[in-house]
Amino acid sequence: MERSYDIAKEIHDQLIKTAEAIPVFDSEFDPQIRVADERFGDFQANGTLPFAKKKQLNPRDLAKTLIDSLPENKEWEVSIAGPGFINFKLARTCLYQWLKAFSHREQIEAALATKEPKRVTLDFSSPNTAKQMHVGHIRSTIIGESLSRLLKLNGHQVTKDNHLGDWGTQFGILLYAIKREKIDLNNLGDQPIARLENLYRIGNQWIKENKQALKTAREELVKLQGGDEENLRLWQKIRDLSMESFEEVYDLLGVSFDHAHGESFYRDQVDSIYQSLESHGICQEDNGALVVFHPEHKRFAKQPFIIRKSDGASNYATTDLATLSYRSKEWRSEQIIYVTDGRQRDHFEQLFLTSRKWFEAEARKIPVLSHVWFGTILGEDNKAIKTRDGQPIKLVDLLDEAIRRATQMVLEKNPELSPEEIRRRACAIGLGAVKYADLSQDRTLDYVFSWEKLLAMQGNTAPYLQYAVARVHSIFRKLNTSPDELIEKAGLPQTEAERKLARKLIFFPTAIKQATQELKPHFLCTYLFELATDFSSFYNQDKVMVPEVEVQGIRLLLCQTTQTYLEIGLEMLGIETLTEM
RNA sequence: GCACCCGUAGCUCAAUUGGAUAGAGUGCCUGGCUACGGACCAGGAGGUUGGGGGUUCGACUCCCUCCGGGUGUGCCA
Repeated sequence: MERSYDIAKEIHDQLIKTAEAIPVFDSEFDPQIRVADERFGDFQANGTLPFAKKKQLNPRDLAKTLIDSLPENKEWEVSIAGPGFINFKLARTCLYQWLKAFSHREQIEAALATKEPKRVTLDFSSPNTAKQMHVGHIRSTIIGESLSRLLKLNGHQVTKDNHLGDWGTQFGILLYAIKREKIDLNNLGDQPIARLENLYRIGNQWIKENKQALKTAREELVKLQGGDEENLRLWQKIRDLSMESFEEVYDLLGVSFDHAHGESFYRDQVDSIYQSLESHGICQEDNGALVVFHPEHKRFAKQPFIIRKSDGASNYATTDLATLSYRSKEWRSEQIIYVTDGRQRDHFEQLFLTSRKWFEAEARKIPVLSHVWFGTILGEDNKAIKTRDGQPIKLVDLLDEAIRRATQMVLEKNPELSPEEIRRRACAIGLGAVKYADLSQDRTLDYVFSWEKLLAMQGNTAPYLQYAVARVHSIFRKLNTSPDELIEKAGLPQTEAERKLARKLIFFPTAIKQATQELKPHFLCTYLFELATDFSSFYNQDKVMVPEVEVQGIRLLLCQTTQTYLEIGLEMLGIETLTEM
């Protein structure tokens, strides 16, 4: 029989099939296969308990009936425990076959690729132009990139779109300040974005103090939105400068996009949005603004979704509607995922409600809409992060500091390396640490920014995982020959540590599935850390280079498979691996 | 006011969505390279899951209530 990649699913299917032939079971029965506590087995089926409850049956008897009907099987031992759990303990031969069948990348990729690929648009990072990226942007950028990799690994077609904030009210103020100060955008010095940020701050101060200044700034915005050539040219230059500064960060982080349309891309479509929504009676005038209410909703019956401000200008609700429509129409997106701060949850809930009504009215099929929100990075005062002078920590500064600290550690171990090699390793380690620190906790939780937390290199961290990978490479280097031939002669796993590691490896598909379904990379992090831990324990206990070919073979197979999974897993987190550290 | 999120070991976090005796890291204590690399490994101490009540075979998870922290709530994104 061919070894199935997802053993949990294999057990699930087997139980369903068996239950179908037993009269007391019906279609409501869900086996609920879960990874079992190590004390009880490898997988467990919890499903008989809730089913027995619903049918007023004895759960232990029900479980017994079910396992008595299971066909003869050499793959796993089955037993009943406690109130009616069914435990499955995999035979060593089963683990062995699985390892042999799924130790290489191509095998894994083929096994994970879905038969129903979807076109998914991933909207993430999305910084505002004319501003520097600060630590707050790290979450959307890193989570988004990780999700795109996970979705692709599962066989989906992903389009990554950096939805820049490049068309807001801020440009009126900025253009006003640029003109008043007679600034030459081609001559802003080596920190052009910092200059622009400063200009904006000054401009903002002026308009608060002076009514005439406020009026002029508004006029600049109207001129820009009206297509004024001079203002458009300045705006474009600001956008270009901003993109350059973003690219610097994205290069460091290994993040890329297919598009960076930004809000400005949709500026000519806002009128048709108003018309369409008005013609379908979805929106209404209220206090001079065009708004959408949702009477069926407890909160949004009263809290409006403003799609046109009372001064006639569009806002991000308008461009988000246009963007959604565009992605559905032009890219034929079947799902759109937005990765943003949790404070925007109301906005997206309203956007989704409005879009569903709109698409229904136009008889268009609406994509699946997912708001992947994350918690805020806080300062010591438990408020959204700010440094002492009121400016958030710049993202490049965080990344530079991470690289600096990693450089010290690399130098300590290998002072003789070339500067390029030190830099390469320090980037992988330092940036990996930062990414992992963020990705490894549930994204919905806020956390207090701390250098100590983000730059930790011991324990449950990226360097620990990278170290495990480097150790496997080290073993293979010592081997001095391709392991494949030796692996051919592998015997069954024998020792405690071998079995424990093999057992952990078979849970990889479960971890990937969970992280992808929930759009939560931390599930994968937890798994990878456990895998690396079991591997570390294994190579400390069981020497790989031993004369017995069967023993050496299985240990090499375990090393090879562990390496493959750690490398794929880290790649899904956007973290680089090294062959030596 | 209304709505939402959060509260788990000294600290930072998990807990397979209602499953078995709540697990890791860090810090603290003890031990381990003449070994394939010590960013490591083995072990120990550390808990009334904010408090109280309820639902049930079973609750960190669901419901009610109270306490504490945070966010959103009409013209920023």
